[in-house]
Amino acid sequence: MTVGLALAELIAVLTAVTQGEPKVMTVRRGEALPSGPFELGHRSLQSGLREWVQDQTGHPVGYLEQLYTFADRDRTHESAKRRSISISYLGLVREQAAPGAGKPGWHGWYEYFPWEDHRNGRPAILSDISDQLQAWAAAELPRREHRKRRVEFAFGLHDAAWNEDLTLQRYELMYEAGLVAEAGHGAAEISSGRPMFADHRRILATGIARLRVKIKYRPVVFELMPESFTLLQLQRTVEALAGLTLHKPNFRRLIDQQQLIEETGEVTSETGGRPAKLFRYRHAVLEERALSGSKLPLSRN
Amino acid sequence: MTVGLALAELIAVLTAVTQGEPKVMTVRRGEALPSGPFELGHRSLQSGLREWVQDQTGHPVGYLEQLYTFADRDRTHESAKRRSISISYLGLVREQAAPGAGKPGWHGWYEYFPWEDHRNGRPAILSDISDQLQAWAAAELPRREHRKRRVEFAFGLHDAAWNEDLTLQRYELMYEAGLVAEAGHGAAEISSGRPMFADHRRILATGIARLRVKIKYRPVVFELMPESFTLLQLQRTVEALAGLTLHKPNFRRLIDQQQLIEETGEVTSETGGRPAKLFRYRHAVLEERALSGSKLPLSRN
DNA sequence: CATGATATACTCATCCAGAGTATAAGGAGA
DNA sequence: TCTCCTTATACTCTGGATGAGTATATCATG
Repeated sequence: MTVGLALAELIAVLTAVTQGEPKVMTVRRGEALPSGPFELGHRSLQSGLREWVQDQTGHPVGYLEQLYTFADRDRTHESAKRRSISISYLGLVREQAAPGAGKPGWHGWYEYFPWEDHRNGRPAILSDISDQLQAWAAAELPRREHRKRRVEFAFGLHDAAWNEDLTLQRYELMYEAGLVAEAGHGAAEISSGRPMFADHRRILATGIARLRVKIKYRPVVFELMPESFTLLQLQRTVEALAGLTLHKPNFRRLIDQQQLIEETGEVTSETGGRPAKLFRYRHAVLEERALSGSKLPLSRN
Repeated sequence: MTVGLALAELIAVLTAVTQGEPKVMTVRRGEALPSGPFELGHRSLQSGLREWVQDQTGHPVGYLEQLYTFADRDRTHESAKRRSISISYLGLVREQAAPGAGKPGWHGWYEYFPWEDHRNGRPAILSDISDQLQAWAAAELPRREHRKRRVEFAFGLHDAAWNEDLTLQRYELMYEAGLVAEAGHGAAEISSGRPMFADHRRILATGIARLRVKIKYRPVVFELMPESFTLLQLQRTVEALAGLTLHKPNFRRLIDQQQLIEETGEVTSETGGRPAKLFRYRHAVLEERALSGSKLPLSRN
C-alpha cells in the first residue's frame, strides 16, 4: 500500500496595479509564476509564502488568500515517480519595485489574456477567438449543443452579456479547443496571448477570476492603493482589475454610501482639471463590518 | 536544504439532507470526518476522493468542490517529523445509506453547531454564548474594541442582523475564546455542541459556510434533491442548509423566474393538504447559464 | 358538508442600481 | 482677463428586484 507522500510546492499569483495597469509578478522573464518548496521551517502555508515573497521581492504582502491546490500527474518533479502538489495563492501588494534594480519582473495581466481587457471596448481578437471556438463546438457531434452554450455564455455572444468573472471558464474553453500555446497541440495560429510554463497561465487565470469576483463584495481593492488617493484613481484601479469601465457617478455613490473611506482634508491638482479631494481607507473602523458590503457598479459603455 | 516532502491527506465534508435535516458523513461514531491518504494510483485529487468515497459509502458524489488546504504543524502523523498536508473537500450526495448495514455514520450538522439552526427562532444557547464572548472581548484591553465589533457582527447582536454565512467566523471566535471543547483549555462549561477530533469541526464549519454562501448564487441544492420533488420540499432543503425559514411566496417566485425547474406533470398528495405538483431540475438546458443566477429570499420570521 | 391543511396566485410598497444631466473649480492659451 | 477645456462633484429619474402581505384553489377528514 502506497502512502501519500508528495512534494509540496507553493505558487503565488502576486498582483499590483501601477499606472492603471494590473500586473503580476513573474520569474524567467515573464514565463513563469514564482514558486518554491514548502519547507519544514515554515510555521504554516500562509506564513511560509509570506516570508518567501518578502525575501524575493522586498515588498510586504498585504492580502493573501489561498486559491487552489493542484496535483495533476503531468507536472514536473516526476523524477522519482513522486507526485507534486502545488498550493497556489493570490497575493496583493501595494507597490511595484522600482524597475531596474529588482529582479522580480512585473508583467501586465493582459499580455497573457488580451481578450480580457474591455476598457476600450470589446477587443478585436475576440472575433477570431469566438469564430474558432464556434467551429470547434460545431465539429464534435455528441455534445455539440452543450459546447455551443458554454461558448456563448462564457464569451457573451448572442443575447448573453460579457461577464468579466468568467476568466477561468474562457481560458479553459480555449485550452480544450487547442487555441492556447501551452497546450502544445494546435500551437495557436491566432495571437492568443503570451504563453507560460506548464499550467501557470491557468493558475493566473484562476487568480484573476477570483479577484474579479472578490472586489465586488469585499474591500480588497484598498490593498492595492497608496495611503491616500482620489476617487478617480480608485475607480481606475477597479476598472483595471475588472477590465471594464464603470459609471462614474454611480461608482462614487456606492463608495461613499458604504463609508469605506474618509477625506484626508487635502486635495491634489495633479489630475488635470479641478483639484480632487484625497481620501484614505478607514482601516480600523470597519475591518469586520466590511465583510458584507463593497459592491461595484458596472456599465455597458 | 530541506525539500518540501509531506504526507498528503484528503478530508471530506460529505453532506446530504434527509427529512429536512442536513447531515454530514462521519467516522469513529461521529467524532471525525472521513479521511484517507492521497495515493499514487489516483489520477487527480478530485478523482481520488471520488473513488474513495464511492468505495466507502456506496453512494456516488454529485457535486464536489475543494474547500481548503491546511498544513498546521500541530496535526497528527508527526511521527517522522514530517509535515502533513490536508486537502479538504465539500461533497454533496443525493441520499443517505439505508441506516443499518452501512458503516458510514450520518450525523446532523446542528449536533455540532446547535447555535447555527435558526429555523425555530434564535436558539436559547446563543444568549450564553454571546454573554461569554462579550466577557472575553471586554477582558483584554489592547484590542478590546476590535474584538467587541467582531463578536457583535458575527453573532448579530445590537443593530447587526444574524448572517447565516458567518458560520466559520463564529466558530473561530468561540475557539479563540476557549468556548469549544477542542480548544482544550476551558473545557466548555456551556453546551457548545459536540466536539470532534483535531480540527475536524473547524473543517466542517468551513464546509457549512461555503455551502450556505454557494446556494445563493449557484443551483447546487438540486444535487441534494431526489429526481422529482415539490416546491415545499425544495424550500425545506434550502432552509435546512441555511438554518433559516424563508418566505414561501417569494421563494416560489424566485425559483420559477430563474427557470431552473420544470413540472413533471405529476402530483403527489403525500404532503397533507392540497396535492402538490412535482418538479424536476432542468439539467441539460441550463448547466452553464445557471452559473449566474440562483439567489434565495431570506426573511425575518 | 364544514373544517383544516397545504398549494398556488396576486398585489403593494420600498429600495436600489443603471443611466443621464447639471454645476463647480482648476489650468492653459488667446 | 476672458474663454475654453478638463476633471470633480452633485442631483434627478426610472425600472426592476425584493420584502411583505393577502386571496383563492384543492385535497383529506370527521
